[in-house]
Amino acid sequence: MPLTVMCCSPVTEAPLSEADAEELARVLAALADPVRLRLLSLVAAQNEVCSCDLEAPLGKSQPTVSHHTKVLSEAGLLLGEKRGRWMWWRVEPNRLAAVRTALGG
Amino acid sequence: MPLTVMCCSPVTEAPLSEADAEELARVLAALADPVRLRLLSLVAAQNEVCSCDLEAPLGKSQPTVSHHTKVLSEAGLLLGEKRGRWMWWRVEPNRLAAVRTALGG
DNA sequence: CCTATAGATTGACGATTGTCAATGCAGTAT
DNA sequence: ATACTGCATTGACAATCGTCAATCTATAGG
Repeated sequence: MPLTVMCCSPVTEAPLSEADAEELARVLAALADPVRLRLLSLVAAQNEVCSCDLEAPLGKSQPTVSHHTKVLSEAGLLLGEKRGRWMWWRVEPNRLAAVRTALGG
Repeated sequence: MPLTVMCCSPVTEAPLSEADAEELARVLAALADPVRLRLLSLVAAQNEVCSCDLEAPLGKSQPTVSHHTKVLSEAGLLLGEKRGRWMWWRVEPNRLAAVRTALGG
């Protein structure tokens, strides 16, 4: 699901429709949490990160980390791949670029 | 209060500190609401907008509009000026640009 | 099989959020 | 002064959110 907001015109140029505003707000809400921002930056710094390597630097419990990775991946910002017992995460770079564009690129 | 996040390195390049993540999350939280996104785009579309001209297009009550303008201005995204009985709003364009940069410009 | 492990899910809790009715307050006009 | 107007503030409510303990699922190794 691409950001339809970005295909048209950014926030600064024309009034947003209710639907576009809802859509953009959903992605921004996924980003608007300090733990998720740090999680995202941790994954971006390395190329791929296993869930098990996120608990310590984030200082959060395993269910909490799992919750946040789910929110980010449902927002299209993170891509997960299960290999064996481990879950590997990497960022979806286009998604963040789309948010920047929608914000007035 | 400038975004210290943006002075250093965007989310995609290095792990965020807890303080930077908190700060960026606060601005993003102000943006992560459909009504506020539409409010912001309405103000951006015209140069200046009076509070009284926001209730109808947003379909929200006067206290609700007042609440949202407060949130946006406290986040540094909107600038308010009282002239007579009317409150005039305009966007602080640098702030949105800072958010874009912090998001991986 | 059985045990161990990485991660997801559930349920519960307090905290925060968006909304509006009611009220308060400052500025205008009569 | 009195009445009106535009906006802010308060208080209340339901809804959502972040967090963790407990539990469940799936995979790996004996």
